[in-house]
Amino acid sequence: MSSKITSTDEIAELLVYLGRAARGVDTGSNLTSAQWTALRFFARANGISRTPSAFASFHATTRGTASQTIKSLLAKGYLARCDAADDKRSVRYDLTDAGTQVMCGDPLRELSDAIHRLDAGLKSALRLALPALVGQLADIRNTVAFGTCGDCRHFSGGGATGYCACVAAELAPADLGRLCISFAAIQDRTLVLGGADKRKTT
Amino acid sequence: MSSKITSTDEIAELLVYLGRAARGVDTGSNLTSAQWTALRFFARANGISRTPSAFASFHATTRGTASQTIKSLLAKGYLARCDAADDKRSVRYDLTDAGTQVMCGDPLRELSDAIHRLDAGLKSALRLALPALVGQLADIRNTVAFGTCGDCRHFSGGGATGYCACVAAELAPADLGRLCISFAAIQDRTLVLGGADKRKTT
DNA sequence: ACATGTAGTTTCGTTTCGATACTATTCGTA
DNA sequence: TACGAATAGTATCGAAACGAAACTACATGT
Repeated sequence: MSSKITSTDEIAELLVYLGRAARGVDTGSNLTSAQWTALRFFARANGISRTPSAFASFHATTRGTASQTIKSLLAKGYLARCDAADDKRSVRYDLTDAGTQVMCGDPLRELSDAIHRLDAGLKSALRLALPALVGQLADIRNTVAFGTCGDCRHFSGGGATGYCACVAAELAPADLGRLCISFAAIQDRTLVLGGADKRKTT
Repeated sequence: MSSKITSTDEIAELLVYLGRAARGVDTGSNLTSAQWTALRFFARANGISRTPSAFASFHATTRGTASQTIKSLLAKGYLARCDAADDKRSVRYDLTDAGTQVMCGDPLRELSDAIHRLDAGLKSALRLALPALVGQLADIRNTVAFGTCGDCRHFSGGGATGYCACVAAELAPADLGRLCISFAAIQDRTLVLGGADKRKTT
């Protein structure tokens, strides 16, 4: 066999490395890595996605584990149960005020700062490449992907608001950046930068 | 406070999501996620970096935990102890033939495949942006970064081989893609599309 | 030469996690 | 309509991962 290390493999490794390094250091809030991920998810997911099952799918774990993590956040008073669906099996969890408060200390802030310091071209390239990658991975695995409404195939409209073909409703500006469980990736994106239009054909 | 979700935050979340999703499913090899990360590290790190301490630093964990993970891989016969340094405290671990063999079933292959399917422009953008991001993050935290010799500030030379100012030696072509604990990131990279990757020369 | 620092390992208690089983509700279909 | 299958949520249990601390051996530096 060949032990050749390709450029593709290097990228994959860097992604794993960054994902792990991004956990950062919790300064005082006393939340574990899994709890931060859950709190972040419920802070950023839209209404129909703030359920234990959706979080389990997002976090690539089982519903049982997801339920446990949520329970611990309930006990800390950062999440609140909020039954408000037609499906009586389903439960929705929302952030409490305390939960919103504690999100200010999100250790992921360090990674955000690092991204912020990047050259603008690199940053917008990431903004295109990562959602596309999520879509490709979901495609290979035949699973659902996660992404924000603004990146979704169901979305149309260019201004501050837009239309979601999935929920069949106009989206508020705030929802454009929210995670949705019904997300469908746009597969054929190419890198197009600002003015200079260097488009890859093929 | 503001709960505004910026584009930067979205990128950070996608990185965490991909890092977690990349673990994939282990098909038969019976290695845990931590064990795969360790085996991958020792497969891809250069000679001076294949130590427990270097792996602990890479994996953002303690030396104790790293030692445990390595021990489990020793027991499975995938790593071999290989004392061959001037520093008698230091220990080097190399992959055995069985270890090299089992790497063929690396669950990270799925993510590599997904990257491979990306538009070429997006892919080369990732190839530039991710090392730069690793450098920025290490800079913010005042810690050492990890990267491959080909991306390193100590590296010079353009052809198939090159010179490493850190080890003060010529590098074999195979080493260009290897992880090094003495890695120093190039901070001021910008995105240049078109031909081959362009390197900023200070 | 002696204090200080580093590399590696072990032990211990806590936390995380996946597998499994269980209840309640919804869906599909005959 | 009735009933089996699927789905949402939860609880329990054992295995693994993890961090903290303590310890040995070696290196460094003043």
